[in-house]
Parts: sequence; C-alpha cells; structure tokens
Amino acid sequence: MAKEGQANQAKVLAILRRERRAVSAYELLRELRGSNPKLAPPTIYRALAALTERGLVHRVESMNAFTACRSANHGHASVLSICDDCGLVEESVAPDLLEELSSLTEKSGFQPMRHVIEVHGVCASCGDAETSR
Amino acid sequence: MAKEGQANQAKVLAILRRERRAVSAYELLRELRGSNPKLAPPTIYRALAALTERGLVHRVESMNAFTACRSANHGHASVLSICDDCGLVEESVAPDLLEELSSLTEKSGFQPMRHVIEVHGVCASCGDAETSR
DNA sequence: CCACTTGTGTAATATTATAACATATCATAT
DNA sequence: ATATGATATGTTATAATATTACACAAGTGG
Repeated sequence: MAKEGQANQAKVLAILRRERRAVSAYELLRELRGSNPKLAPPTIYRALAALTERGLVHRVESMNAFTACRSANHGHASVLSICDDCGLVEESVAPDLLEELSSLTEKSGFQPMRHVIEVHGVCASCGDAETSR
Repeated sequence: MAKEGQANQAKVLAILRRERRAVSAYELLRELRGSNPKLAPPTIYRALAALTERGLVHRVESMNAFTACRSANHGHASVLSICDDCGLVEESVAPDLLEELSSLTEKSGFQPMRHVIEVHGVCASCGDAETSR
C-alpha cells in the first residue's frame, strides 16, 4: 500500500501546476475521483501536506486553497498576488521584504517562523480589460 | 427587527476586545447563545462582515478566525503576529513595508487592493518560558 | 395606505478539514 | 523465510467553517 501516497502527490502536483489559479482541496478531490472514485479527503490533505512540506505547493491562506510553487528555489517564503477577478495567482520572491518583516515582529521579542504574505487585487490582464470598457 | 444587527455587532466586538487571541465565528456563536439561544451563523457572519468593513475587526486568514483591531487608526493594513503556542495575536503597523509590498506587486501590472500579512511564530512570553526550561 | 427597499431571522445546506481506527507495506532481525 | 514492529495509506465518520435562499419586519417616500 505504501506507494499510493507518492502517486497521489504526483497527481495533485500535476493538477496544481496545470492551473494558474488556486485550487481547493475538494476541487482536487473531484478531479482525481475521475480515475479513483473511492478517493477520500484525508488522502488529498495528506498529499497537500507533504507537498507543502517540501515547498512544492503553497497554501493560499486567504482562500483556503492551494497553488503550485513556481519560483526557482523552493523553501523560501513567497509573496502571492491574487487576482480577485480571474483567480490568477502570481508568486514573487522578496528576501529584503521578509527580512524587514522579521525585524519588525522581532522588536517585541516575537520569534517569526512562518510568513504569510498575500495581496489581493486585480491582475494586469483584468485591469486592462476593465479600463478599456 | 432592524436594530438587532447593531446590538449583535456590539456584542461581538466586546468579546473580541476582551480576548487577546483570535476567536472563531463559532466560538462567538457559542458564547452569544448564552444570552440568545436561537442565534444562527449568518447573524455572526454579518456582524463580523460589518465590523471588518469598518476596520474594527481583522480576519486572521491563516486561522479562519477574527481579532479586534488594536491599533490607534483603523483602516490601514496591519501586520499580525500570531503565537502558535498561546494564540496571542499582536498587531503592528508598517506603512513603509506596505509601500514596498505594493511596489513589488505592481511591477507586473498588478493593482493591489488588500494586503494580508500574518507572521506565525512564538511570542516573547512563550519564548522565555521555552528557553528557561 | 401602499409599494418598495433594506435589514434581520431562520432553516437548510455547502464547503473545508480532521479524528479515529483498520489495513497494508516495508525494513530488520532472527 | 518469517515474525515483528514501525510507518504509510485507506476508510468511515464527523467536526468546523461559511453561505444560500427565503421569510418576515421595519422604516421611507410616494
């Protein structure tokens, strides 16, 4: 039984890489049930946990959804830009910003471990569509 | 019927101000049911939406929970430090950081509207307790 | 007074996530 | 090879979070 998990991870990752938007755990579940009708939520959540652990997938906290990591080096915190029109998620890396954020929170003696930085707004393409109306 | 809403908002805000940690909608619901057993989820969520709109309450996205705004001037984005040990939520303001974050995301033509900045870690008090063991 | 808009209550349900336990697989020692 | 224990996975059930849809009440302007 002990190889299915990895296969599940691969399938989940493939879907997330294909989509440029955030995908919910249950969307993944519905899609993967096409090939395996008995698939259950814990399986998906385990795959997502493993992928997140390895830095291959980011959880989009403000959407309760997930997106593939698209930056070259995994394992650093990232900035996610989320288009509220079309759902597009873009990732940027900003070590300086993270450093400042850490300094800020450390002022009060806080020890930062995990940074969540998400920006909601309108992507370039949707913004263009808007102004040209 | 049209004054209850405001009363509900006040009650919700009072609880959130009393707690220094994030409180979930259903915790609020349970507590308020003490005085009004028929209270239903939409009532709580409406109160939270109104309070959030007015900047009196922040949603803690990474916890699906809520916390009272404790900074002097409401209406600006804030940085939330969340202690994963004791649950304490602290708020800092960092206009410069927000500015940089906006600039960063704007590089690709993105128009930022709402910033979510949450830092998980260990608060000063829990960190002290840890090292003194 | 009536029509209308808006806010609120209520019931039902959708969505997201985890707990608890059963079962299978693998590694290791014997 | 087989027994044994550790770990990964499957399965069932349920908990926790959030919203939809509609009914009803209250104020507003005609």
